[in-house]
Amino acid sequence: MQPYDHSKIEPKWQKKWEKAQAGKAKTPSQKKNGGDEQKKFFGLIEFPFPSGDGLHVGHIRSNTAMDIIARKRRREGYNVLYPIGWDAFGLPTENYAIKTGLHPTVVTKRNTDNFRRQLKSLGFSFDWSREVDTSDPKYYRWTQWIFLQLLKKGLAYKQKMFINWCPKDLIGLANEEVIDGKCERCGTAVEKREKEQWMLAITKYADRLDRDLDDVNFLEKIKIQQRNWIGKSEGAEITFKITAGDKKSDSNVSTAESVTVFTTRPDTLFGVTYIVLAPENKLVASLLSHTKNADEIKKYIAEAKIKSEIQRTDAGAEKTGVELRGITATNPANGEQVPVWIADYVLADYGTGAVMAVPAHDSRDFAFAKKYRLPIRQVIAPYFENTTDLIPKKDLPISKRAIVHAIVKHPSQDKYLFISWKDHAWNSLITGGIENNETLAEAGKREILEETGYKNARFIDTSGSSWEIHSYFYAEHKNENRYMVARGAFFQLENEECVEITEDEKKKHDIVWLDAIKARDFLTHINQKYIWDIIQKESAYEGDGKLINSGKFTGRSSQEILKEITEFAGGKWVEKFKLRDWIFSRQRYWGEPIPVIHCEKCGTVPVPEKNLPVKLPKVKNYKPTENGESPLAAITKWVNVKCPTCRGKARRETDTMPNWAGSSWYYLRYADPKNKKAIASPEALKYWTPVDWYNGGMEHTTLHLLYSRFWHKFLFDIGVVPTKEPYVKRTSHGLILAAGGEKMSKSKGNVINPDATVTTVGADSLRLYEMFMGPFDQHIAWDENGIVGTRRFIERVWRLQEKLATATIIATDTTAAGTKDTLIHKTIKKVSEDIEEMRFNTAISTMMIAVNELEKETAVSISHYENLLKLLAPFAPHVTEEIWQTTLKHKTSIHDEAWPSYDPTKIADTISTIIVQVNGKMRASFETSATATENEIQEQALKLPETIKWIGEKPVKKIIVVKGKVVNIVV
RNA sequence: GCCGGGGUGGCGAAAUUGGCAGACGCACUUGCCUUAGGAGCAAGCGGAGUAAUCCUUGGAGGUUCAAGUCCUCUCCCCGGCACCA
Repeated sequence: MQPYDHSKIEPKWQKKWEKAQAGKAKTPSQKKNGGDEQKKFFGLIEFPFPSGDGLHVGHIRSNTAMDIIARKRRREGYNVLYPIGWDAFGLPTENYAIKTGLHPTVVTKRNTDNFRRQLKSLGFSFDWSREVDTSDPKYYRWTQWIFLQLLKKGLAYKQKMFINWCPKDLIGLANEEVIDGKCERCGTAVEKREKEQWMLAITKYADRLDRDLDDVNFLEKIKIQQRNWIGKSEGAEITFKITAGDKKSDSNVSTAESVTVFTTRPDTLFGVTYIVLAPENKLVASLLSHTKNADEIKKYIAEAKIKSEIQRTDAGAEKTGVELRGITATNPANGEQVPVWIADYVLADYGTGAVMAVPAHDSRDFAFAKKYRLPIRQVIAPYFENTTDLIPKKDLPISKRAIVHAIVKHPSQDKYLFISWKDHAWNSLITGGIENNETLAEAGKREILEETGYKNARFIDTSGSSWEIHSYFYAEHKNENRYMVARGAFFQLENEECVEITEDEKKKHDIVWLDAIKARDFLTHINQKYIWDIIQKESAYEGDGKLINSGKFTGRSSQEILKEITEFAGGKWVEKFKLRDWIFSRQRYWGEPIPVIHCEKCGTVPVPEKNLPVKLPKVKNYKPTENGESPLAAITKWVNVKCPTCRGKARRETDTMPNWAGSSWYYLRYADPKNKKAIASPEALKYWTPVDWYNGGMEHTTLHLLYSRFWHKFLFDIGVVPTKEPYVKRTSHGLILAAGGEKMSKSKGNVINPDATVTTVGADSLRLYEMFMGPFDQHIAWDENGIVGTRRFIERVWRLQEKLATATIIATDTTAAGTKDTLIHKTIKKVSEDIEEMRFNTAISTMMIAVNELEKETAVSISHYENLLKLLAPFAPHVTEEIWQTTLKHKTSIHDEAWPSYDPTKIADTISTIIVQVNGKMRASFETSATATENEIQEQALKLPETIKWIGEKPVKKIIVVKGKVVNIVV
């Protein structure tokens, strides 16, 4: 037998597979004449950006994962589409072109060639006949076409607005591309610049993008992150009429103006003490003439404009604002006149750009009101504050084992003690804490608590001295599903029962009985957060409760009257989203030209579809300009065109699309990549879409993944695609970090070059290692040493061939098969299941165990070995193929073999190992028939010498027998 | 602050969902084989202890015959969002 030599095996099979077009998906029509269409599987990975750095080991991780799934699906009889392409437009290529003077097309060609070579060296089963390239005019023709459709439907529009401007990259950024006020790519602080920009109205799809997440099989964390980003919230729009002081008569006159606010808490309407507008709110200009301090207001607005995005949005920064003196707003609920302010803590582009301020119940309003000494009026009372109607009755059987928690306040300092204890809690509390007039003595001395019968006492703060019981406590009934919370003082207890409280006492005591397990949350959240807050009276109460000081709504519950109070105030119930429209233009060269023409007479005219693509012209200088114009603007020959409508003088749009454009629909092109008449034929789209399984990075959740869902929905609406969602299932992989746990980056010099690894240990070992190194969805640091483990594993699989010694195979086959059948069938089951759950690491360890077991045999059954190879083939396609065809002399590829199935009867153990525990500790084990009854197991367990030893003289109280698993003897 | 995900040997990690904690792999130790070993084989490998035995899944408490797993509190790490009314 030859030693395992990956450098011969891998290129050999790669060539053969390429010749045979092994990964090529069958076109659906080929199968149609036979009757039913073959079931299909469309597996997708995020197509790479062909950077000059070459393939990253992270690409290999996600590509291998989907390669394994694709290979398994093929062998399960699916017609599989596992395509690859290039997300070729983008800044890095352009920057490289600027530096070197090479045309981006040349750079892209070179980089994609390198990527292609690298991907092929890893044996991925891509369908290479369907490569797409977003920078290819034949491709971006359709990107531009989609843009024109968006334009036609009014979803693409131009708007003058403040955009995020990166002064280093000289480019406008979408909100999604700004991280912590900095440019996503270069980390430079982003500035605001007013510019006319192309926008895409993704907000028109906000509701559907949110709602339809219900129908897709995305990882929950992906859904949550998208939902957070879309930021749907329901609330009320309420209009306040504006009244201005008459400058001549000093009396108030109503104006035609009014301000509409958005609030999720209309229940606090009676607590409004002022109104705040965003400085950018258009209403401010028209109100200015009514104000007495117009200059001051203008100054404030000017200052707010200058402030950077970071300063503006820093929640920790002190809030500032200016009152619009001379005008007031009328609260529609109670007719009250409240002052109107402008302040930059109110965002112009969320809700209505105006809020009603309720300082008692909103922490931001609270901070602002404190600073400017605006009134604070409480209108919500926590439920238990005024519930004297709920008091314990005499017959309530409070168990003496009730668990009691209490908050204890220091008499003079702002310090609190939290105690909890059980057993005689009520009695102890009264006698120990009150009747003896013990003030729980010195804080920090838990001995005292224990002496007086308090157990499990615990201090939150152990400094200070002389604590006393303040008031709040909570009791959990031991036997019944009842809980009690009390505030104010302690009520009297005799013989561990509640005694009715007198009317006088009622006023001192706020007690509520809760009949649900939620009482526990009540303690943890209300007791700790609320009580802490309220006792100190230093912040707003943002929870629910009963309304007070609220006219006819007083006494009602805050959650139940939201809509009622909205209606009462003449408001309407609406939905709002945090999502903003997508800033779609970039002032750079290397992107799709936006296909519109600006005519002096006709305005903005779309380029006729027959004239697509609008090709990128050749330029000498790709450099972006300081004035924020695209380098394309300098090419007068290209820019100056005739208007397609009136043939008059016109100019081309010189902005280009962001690189998210081409990637928003590339998966559709895979269905029919060469189509010249449409993005893809309806038949191809009907057969292949939606994508069945899409794996990618979490970092694309709010960018690429959301954008492409938006475009897909739009294409669905105009009848181009047959489904409303592009992806059935979305999973994500964890990043591969450098050895120290840092991100791999060229500047740090810690990038792993996969070429070197493929050369030294081979693609199969690298693939296996990347799948074995840890859970697929978790980030993991690269460990050079780890690869030797998977390399050794492959070598062990290789050496197992020796145990198939030709003459003995037949003779030993049946006997060998008998002993290892269970092992192999269990392995088949586990590996099959693990692949589906992307638990590749445990799938591999299962195969390792199988190999370890087979190595112990003197002769290995061929069928067992073949099954093992079949399971391993998707992970290590080269070595398994080599053994399969060369050693085992099969004429066809192992990758065309049916996926092995397991026999459930062979998995069932005939013998089970029973663990014997004494008092919950493992003391012995024995083997018995899997069908043994509980009595038999118990009998056998009690006979064991170890068991006898550990039971000793002690009487056996109880024996628990779990069939096939455990016996626990309680003594 | 809010929303996610984590915390288990020297390291990467397993744990059939409440039933032998540490599978599998790396590193390490000892031995065999070898001219040699960054090869292979055999044995060992959480901590303490000569041992019997005891301790051990970030920490504290609880439920249970039995807890890494369930409940409560708490600390730390990573990711996302963040003045969104």
